[in-house]
Amino acid sequence: MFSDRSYCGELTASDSGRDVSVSGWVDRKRDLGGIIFLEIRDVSGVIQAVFDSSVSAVNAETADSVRSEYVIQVKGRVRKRSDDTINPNITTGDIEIVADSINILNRSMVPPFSIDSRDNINEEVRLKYRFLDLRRDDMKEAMIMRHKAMQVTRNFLSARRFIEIETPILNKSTPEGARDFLVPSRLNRGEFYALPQSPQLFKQILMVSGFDRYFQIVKCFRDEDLRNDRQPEFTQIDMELSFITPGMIMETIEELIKVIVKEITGKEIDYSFPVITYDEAMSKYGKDAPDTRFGLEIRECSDIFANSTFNVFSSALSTGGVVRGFAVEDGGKLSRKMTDDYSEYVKKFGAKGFPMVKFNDGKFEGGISKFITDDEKSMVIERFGLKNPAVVFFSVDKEKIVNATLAGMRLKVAGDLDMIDNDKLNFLWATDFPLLEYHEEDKRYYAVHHPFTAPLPDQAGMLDNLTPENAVKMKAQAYDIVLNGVEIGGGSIRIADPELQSKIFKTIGMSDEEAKMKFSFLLDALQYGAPPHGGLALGLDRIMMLLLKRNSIREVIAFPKTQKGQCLMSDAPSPVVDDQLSELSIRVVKK
RNA sequence: GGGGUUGUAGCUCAGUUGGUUAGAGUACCUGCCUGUCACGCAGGGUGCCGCGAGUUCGAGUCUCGUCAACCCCGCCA
Repeated sequence: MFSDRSYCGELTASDSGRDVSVSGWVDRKRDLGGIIFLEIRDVSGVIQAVFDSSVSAVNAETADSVRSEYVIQVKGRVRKRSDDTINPNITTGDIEIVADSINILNRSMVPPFSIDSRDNINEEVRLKYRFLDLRRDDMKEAMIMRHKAMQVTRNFLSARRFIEIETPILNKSTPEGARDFLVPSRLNRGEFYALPQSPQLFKQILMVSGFDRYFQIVKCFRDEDLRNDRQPEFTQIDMELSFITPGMIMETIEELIKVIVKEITGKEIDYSFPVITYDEAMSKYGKDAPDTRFGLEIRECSDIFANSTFNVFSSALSTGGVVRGFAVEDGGKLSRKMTDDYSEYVKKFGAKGFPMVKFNDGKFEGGISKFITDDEKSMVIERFGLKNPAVVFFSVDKEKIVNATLAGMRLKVAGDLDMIDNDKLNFLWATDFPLLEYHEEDKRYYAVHHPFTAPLPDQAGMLDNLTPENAVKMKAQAYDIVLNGVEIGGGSIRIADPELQSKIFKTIGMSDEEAKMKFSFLLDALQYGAPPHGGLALGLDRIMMLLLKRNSIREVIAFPKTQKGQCLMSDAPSPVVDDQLSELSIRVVKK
């Protein structure tokens, strides 16, 4: 019955004269009385079928009875349309099917929203009726493009001797990094699996096993709060390689990325990705994943205002804070209201305010200009290279807050002034991340990336006389890949030396016993001939979101969760019956 | 845990200073229509104004609480 099915969107003028059969959904009905047009939609597109009541009253009557989203099968002959009836808006607009028969395969309730992508539908409704939402062109495109990205990735990596190997979803919980999703074990009561935050340990084991190039397109799980680019389950293109340098990995990834970009957008990336160190990224952009599509680079100003009498500056500087800022040649577009709003807006970054001065004709005016001495003014002019009318924004606080504020405000101001070119794809590598981070609260070090990351080769010795002060100087062989200010992947060279590995564990306050309990299998493996190795993982969802210019990761995921982690379609998560709980020896404590 | 935005017809949204019967477009239903293509024309039904309190003679509108979706901080590579 369906073996001779043609795809609606794939019929062309060259099929005219052919008898075809199409099956799909009623996209639109135009009933003119004696003649009825149905647009039939399937995954490939739409095509118009014509029913003439003077040819077949029965068929016309059936066509008249169908409604939106009914599933029908239409057989008929493809015909070129006459010139005056061609519809240039659809790809099959130069042809139509002259129907011989119509068969209603299934009815549909009136859909809660139009399948037409022109309408902006409330996301809540879309998520509840995701099966209908996925019929819309935008979602269909996202799913097909996502498939293509995965396909070229598999082809690319397979051609380079990577082997795709699956790793366990039911895993051992390791409470480092993100919060784990736990899965109770029925066979081992009171014990739990964890869903993998990433296949990190297993892919390293695979290197020891001799699969010198591994990859996997794999779901990862992190029980943390959601954002527009963060879902509790997400997909990584995960890779690990043996006998490798960071440069070799970066080269391979760059090539892969270019293939994906070409496949999805048709664009050639004709530059090699700039490499920027972590320190440079932080000082110029205030974050490790900078958006370089616009300027507004940050400049250090603490030295300029070292002797400032302006209380806001002097008190912050005397208590270990910093003064930094950026200048924007705004062409007078920044209104008083906007800058006023900014000083409120920065509070979400923990800043107390957002001091500014206007620069015009070589002079400062407005804002805090009266607190700035002439000497300071000339230094500011030089530091920011001021020539044209501009506004200089400052942030004054502890370094962390200053960075967050300026990073956030760069983006805000650039957005408000329409300075961001949406067609740009600015990739870059961030390297030389700090290996460790000292937390004052609990007086211990934490691994910035993860504890298996190797330090720079010549820095391993620093572990022996580490202090909270010099710890920041110790860099990791870690690298992040960034697109338009969004981290889309990251990786590192791993520690292959069991001695160095246990030294790192000790440094982050993990005893031998504790390390053994958590990672014994990795530590064991390292002692049986571990090759030097390293790898990287790319966030597929984020890459798709950016390349398809969607404003949320949910737009490229078939069945995403809401910000509270719920699936509005299936209603997960949900309570379970007591029998299930008792089988697992679990009791729910009511809060 | 915290800050913000939004919530009115199936959908998208308007609703003035608190004022009597809550509106538009679209969808839906009925009829007419033989070249439409977001077909057209005529007619019709459509509301827990998110939910709960409060203020008031009177609340879609004001106040408080609450729920949900989204954005952000914290959290998270």
